[in-house]
Amino acid sequence: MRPMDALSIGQLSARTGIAVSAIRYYETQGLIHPDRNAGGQRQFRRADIRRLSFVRIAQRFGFSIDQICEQLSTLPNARAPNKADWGRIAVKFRAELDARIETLTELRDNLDGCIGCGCLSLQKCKLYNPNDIARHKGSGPRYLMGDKSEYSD
Amino acid sequence: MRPMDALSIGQLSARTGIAVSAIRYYETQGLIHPDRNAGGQRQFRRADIRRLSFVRIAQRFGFSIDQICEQLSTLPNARAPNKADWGRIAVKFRAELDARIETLTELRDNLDGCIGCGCLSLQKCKLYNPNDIARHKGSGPRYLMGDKSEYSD
DNA sequence: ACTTGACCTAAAGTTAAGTTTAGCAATTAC
DNA sequence: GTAATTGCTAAACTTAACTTTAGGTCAAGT
Repeated sequence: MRPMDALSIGQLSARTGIAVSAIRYYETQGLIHPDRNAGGQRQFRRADIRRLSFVRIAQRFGFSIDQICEQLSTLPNARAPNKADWGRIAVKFRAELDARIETLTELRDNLDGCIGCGCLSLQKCKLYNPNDIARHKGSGPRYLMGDKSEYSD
Repeated sequence: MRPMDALSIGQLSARTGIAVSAIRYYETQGLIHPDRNAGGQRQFRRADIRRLSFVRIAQRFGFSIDQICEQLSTLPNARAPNKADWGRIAVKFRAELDARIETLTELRDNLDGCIGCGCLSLQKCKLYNPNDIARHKGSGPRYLMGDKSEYSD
């Protein structure tokens, strides 16, 4: 009695390679909103394959579920998202990525002059600045200071 | 009765900006190995300031405590690490970083041709390959596949 | 009709990296 | 010398992103 074009959770799992338990979890987090059939089982739509693929890719890039959820919430609910819808998301996505890459590169370059030289005197080093490379919250102020002396410690 | 040049945990915390509880935790993880005084209180050495600074910087770069521990284990225990010791670590460190930046950049470039075009057909897309951007374990095989059709989902 | 396999929910467990709490002991300050 | 501070340990709690378990229900094949 499954409408054509609908997928069970097992089928979706097989198509995406994402565990059934993870898919259920994603629903609790609001990443997907499957319908239910008469018996209460989840009915996914083909568009959900794309949605889940996006989730996994975004995770690889280091985004949290909350952040991904925010992005996905800009997709239309009524109709299946089209090329333009996904394109809009990709723009924001790319900007975030660019920023991350830049931060990382900057840090790496500083590294050469800081740890690289063996000084690690973080007071005068640019590395001391905790510019949040996706740090999780709940951890108070994480500032860094080195020692005053040049190499006595 | 504290030997000159020794630091209490509170002093180390003040110098590094790292919470006392975190410093104790780091000891349980083997990142630092303080001595104890007659009363059983921890006695740190000035070199530990540098050690902890390194830990925090490495964390900003996305390394786990275990990975950092591995790096630090190459430092000498007997004498205080010198410039050459830290320099050796910095070399490995930089290599890791370069690799990370490259992966990220590659992914970003693929993004333009994949999500950017709206297709997200991960089967033919290079983005599907989970080249581990520092994924944590304990999560089974995380592979990605998209749909067969071009844009029906 | 009946059995097997896929699904369901709720709750508990897992890992990383710490923080918080509780109940004491050692130091430091006055 | 005594009070206030700082430190100690052990154990429980926290968040993210899931997985595992327990105990039932639904659907599909024969």
